[in-house]
Amino acid sequence: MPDSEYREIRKLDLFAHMADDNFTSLMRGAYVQNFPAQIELITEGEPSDFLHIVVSGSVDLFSTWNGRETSMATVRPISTFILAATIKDAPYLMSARTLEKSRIALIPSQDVRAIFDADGNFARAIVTELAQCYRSVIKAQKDLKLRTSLERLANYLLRQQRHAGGGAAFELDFEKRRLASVLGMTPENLSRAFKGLQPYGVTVTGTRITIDSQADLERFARPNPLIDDFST
Amino acid sequence: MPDSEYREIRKLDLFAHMADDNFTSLMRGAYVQNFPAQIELITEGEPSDFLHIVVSGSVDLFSTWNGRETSMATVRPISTFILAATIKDAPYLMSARTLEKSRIALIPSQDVRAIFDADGNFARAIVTELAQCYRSVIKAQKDLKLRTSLERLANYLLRQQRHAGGGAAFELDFEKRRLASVLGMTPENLSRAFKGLQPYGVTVTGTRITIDSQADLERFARPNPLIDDFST
DNA sequence: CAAATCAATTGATATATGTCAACCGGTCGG
DNA sequence: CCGACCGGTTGACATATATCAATTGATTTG
Repeated sequence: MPDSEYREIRKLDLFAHMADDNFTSLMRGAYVQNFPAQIELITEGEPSDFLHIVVSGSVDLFSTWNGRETSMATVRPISTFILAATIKDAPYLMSARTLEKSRIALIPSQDVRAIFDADGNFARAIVTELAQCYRSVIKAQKDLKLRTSLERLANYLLRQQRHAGGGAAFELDFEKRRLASVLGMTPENLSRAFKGLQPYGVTVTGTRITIDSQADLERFARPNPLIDDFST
Repeated sequence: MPDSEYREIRKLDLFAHMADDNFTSLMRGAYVQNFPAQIELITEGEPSDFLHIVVSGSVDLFSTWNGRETSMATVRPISTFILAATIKDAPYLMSARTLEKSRIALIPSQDVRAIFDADGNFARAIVTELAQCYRSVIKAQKDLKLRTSLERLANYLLRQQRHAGGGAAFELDFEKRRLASVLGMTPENLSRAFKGLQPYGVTVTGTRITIDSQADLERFARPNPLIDDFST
């Protein structure tokens, strides 16, 4: 592993405060690999042999049932995924595929579990990370159960806008078909939903979104920190 | 706190393997209280001062937004809730109310966080519990996004049946209006969904469900361990 | 360059789900 | 006992969302 990546991973919340030699021994068993786009990294149901870290690129977490498929989340650098499966030594609940050319670090799950027992700071970081993940899913579930698709889209746009710096115009960071799946609707419906937000001052040009009337959109979307804030 | 309850809480996975004196000091700051039915124990958005443990009775976790409300989960003895908020020292994402007369133990959140740092076994138990909670929500989300309401009901019945021992007849363990909310539908629709399952051999008499044709229902429901098994 | 893709969009239509109002059949309290 | 209440059910209807088919526009590829 290149030294720059080693240090970058070390800076992750999950690893930042653990003892040097514990981190070193974690990384000894780890390896980093480049993957092209659209490669299935893991498949739901398989045993969780490795904790994955997205070093560069992006990864789609998705699930299937009965011939249907849905996007659950997108993982961007630098963060981990399938931490819960690793901790519990249980099968993956989601599959993962690269969305673009990506660099992924893999740490053997058993090493993670072993170091967890040996390093209190690491343990604390894992708990914090897991609690964060849990709360994110709860928020997603509230979003799904309490809002219509139009409201979900409106709030998504507001979140994305904030994430992009808060300006009136910004770019969608993935293709619309995936956005539709993440928001729990069909691509056709997403198209119509964008039109449905025009009266609230939203204009769409390709992947570029402009919010002409922030107040109108917010009045419609009614964003709520207990659903829409990533930080809390 | 009565000695019998003290020992019962001690047996919880979360506390079973921690050092005696750590458990004792956790319990020193804790108190147990009886609540009547329909009492709101916590409200979403409030700071998470206490880890809650349901000793007896049952508790509904629910969320609201823009005048709408949805049931997220039901907590039954003996387990904890709002562990993630306690760990992160973040506001509750869900509200909680007693469904019936209930006995609840409250442990100051700061004590939980302090003992976490001091007791490795406790830390490990918390991580396992959190990972379990996380995976449960992921399963719930897959259920919501990948299945129609009829399919959700069918699979819920199969889960409930198994939970009740596996016999052809069993009881619903809460009122239908709440079941509807948990399954993400209206009470009216739940009524119709029960009728929609009649062709697959499901008969309903009040809260009593009979599955006349296990194979038919399973063929329709297509239960999947990665969504419907609580254990994995 | 032309053919072939493929994502996105649009219109027509079907299905699923929610809403509203009425009704039924218990239970509870006066 | 009776009336009020409440959860559940039913029917009629409205809305939301999905599906199917066709078109567009951009991009890729031979």
